[in-house]
Amino acid sequence: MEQSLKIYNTLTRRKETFEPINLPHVGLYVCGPTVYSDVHLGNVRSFLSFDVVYRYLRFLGYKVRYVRNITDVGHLVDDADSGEDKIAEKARLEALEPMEIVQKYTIGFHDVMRIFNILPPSVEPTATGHIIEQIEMVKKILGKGYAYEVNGSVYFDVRKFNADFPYGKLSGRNIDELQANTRALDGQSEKRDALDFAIWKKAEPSHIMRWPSPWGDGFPGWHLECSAMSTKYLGEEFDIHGGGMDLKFPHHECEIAQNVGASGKSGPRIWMHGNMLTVNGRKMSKSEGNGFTPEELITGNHKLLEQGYSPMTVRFFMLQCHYASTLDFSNDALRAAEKGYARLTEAIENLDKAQASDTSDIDVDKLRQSCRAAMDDDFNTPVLISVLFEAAKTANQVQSGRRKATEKDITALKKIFEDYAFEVLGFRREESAAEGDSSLTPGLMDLVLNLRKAAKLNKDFSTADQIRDRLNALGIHIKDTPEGTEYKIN
RNA sequence: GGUCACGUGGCCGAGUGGCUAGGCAGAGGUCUGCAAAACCUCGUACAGCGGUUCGAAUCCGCUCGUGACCUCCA
Repeated sequence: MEQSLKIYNTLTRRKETFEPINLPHVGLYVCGPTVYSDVHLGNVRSFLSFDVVYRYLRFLGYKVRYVRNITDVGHLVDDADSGEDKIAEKARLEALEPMEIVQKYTIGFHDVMRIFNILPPSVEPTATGHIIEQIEMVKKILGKGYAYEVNGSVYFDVRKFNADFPYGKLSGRNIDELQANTRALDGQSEKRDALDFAIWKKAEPSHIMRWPSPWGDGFPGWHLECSAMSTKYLGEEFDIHGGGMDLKFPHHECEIAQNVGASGKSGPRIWMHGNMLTVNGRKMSKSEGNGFTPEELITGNHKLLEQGYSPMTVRFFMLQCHYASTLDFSNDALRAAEKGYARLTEAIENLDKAQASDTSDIDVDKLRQSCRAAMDDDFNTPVLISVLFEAAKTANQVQSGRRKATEKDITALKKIFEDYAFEVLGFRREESAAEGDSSLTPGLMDLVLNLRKAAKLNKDFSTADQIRDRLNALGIHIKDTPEGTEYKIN
């Protein structure tokens, strides 16, 4: 398989030609959600970005094992000494078992993924399901001397590690700068050094989520699960690790340290970081409280939203921006995306009505190559979309008879949309209200449109226009074409 | 304060040394009873100031502005 896929590697800060370690297999790990609250749109963007990565790798013919974890042990709320984690806290607030919280939000997360047509990963491991693997990893790191135990907790020894391997490579930091900028922790830390981080944490008696370990009852540290689970399912060395930009430091940096500390191997060759979704220029985040849930976006039921937008409109909107750039959320941009997406899908539908000719004056191969080139260039979805618009224009020209295409070319053009719009970009034909709503609809529409046709033949245009306007008000748009009147129900 | 990004036409957003992405909005036109849709034509934009170069939105420097990370976060 000869490929020319280039991926921007955050670790080397360069675009690199993608060469899988074990052709035709590709290992892809992406940091998943922490399931203690509803996912918001910013989270969706990240998973969407890697959904397209996954889809394209598969499209290229790779056998991809895509691992995306569920973090169901909450990260600590305050600092390492508080002993309270978010899932435990939420459980207390809602008077539920921690696993009830986890269950509830995991289901919610999966629903959201489905709504946006984000494919499920090949493996979706949970942190609580891999306590043993995490304990084993802690043991290994201890065995190598890169961690120490204090009072039932185990901390990663960053300075010791840094003496042997560079710490901070991914995020471009060096530990002296970090040291200088570490704020003073409240209370006395057990850590020997402020830079150290917990890989196993002792559970206070009140802590609900706890497991026995060689160091007493406790729970795994913040960053350990990804190291343990990526190693388990993808090996000590694998191809790609993805996640949001905000995880680069400290989370991913710690992951690398843990991997190297345990096995001597650093894990992924390529790090990919998706950028943030912003609202009025500010990062959408849980703590800022400026997030939208997918429901709010779809229904438009939010004070910052002027209307609702369909999931595929949102998908299109997000993919019109490169994954590594910040994307600012605005009503104007969403509305523009809605129209653009409608134009694209209509062109695709219109292609079914195109008449084939004996000759062709369209260049389908070139379009296809442009699609490929766009995606090969670090998954450049905005450029791919621009090519799809060219293809849409071509389709419309053929459909309207302005340009000619053979049956073969029409089929090839359809295939481009099939492959790139649906398979790679993951758009999904949205079920129109026409189907399923009522089996009476076609008959009724036939009746109404025939009445209008009769009115038109009688030059009774006011009646004809009234019918059109009234239908419009009901959300039914009609369009007179040489072949007759078409209708579309929103 | 440290580290790192970014600043593109009315809006969103690609590009990153010469070959003027794309979408939305806007103007004119073709078609149509009128619309709608589609198609055709139209915008010479790259924060500011210097520098390098035959040539810079693209490289370098400075200034201004915005943001992210440094603490849980996709």
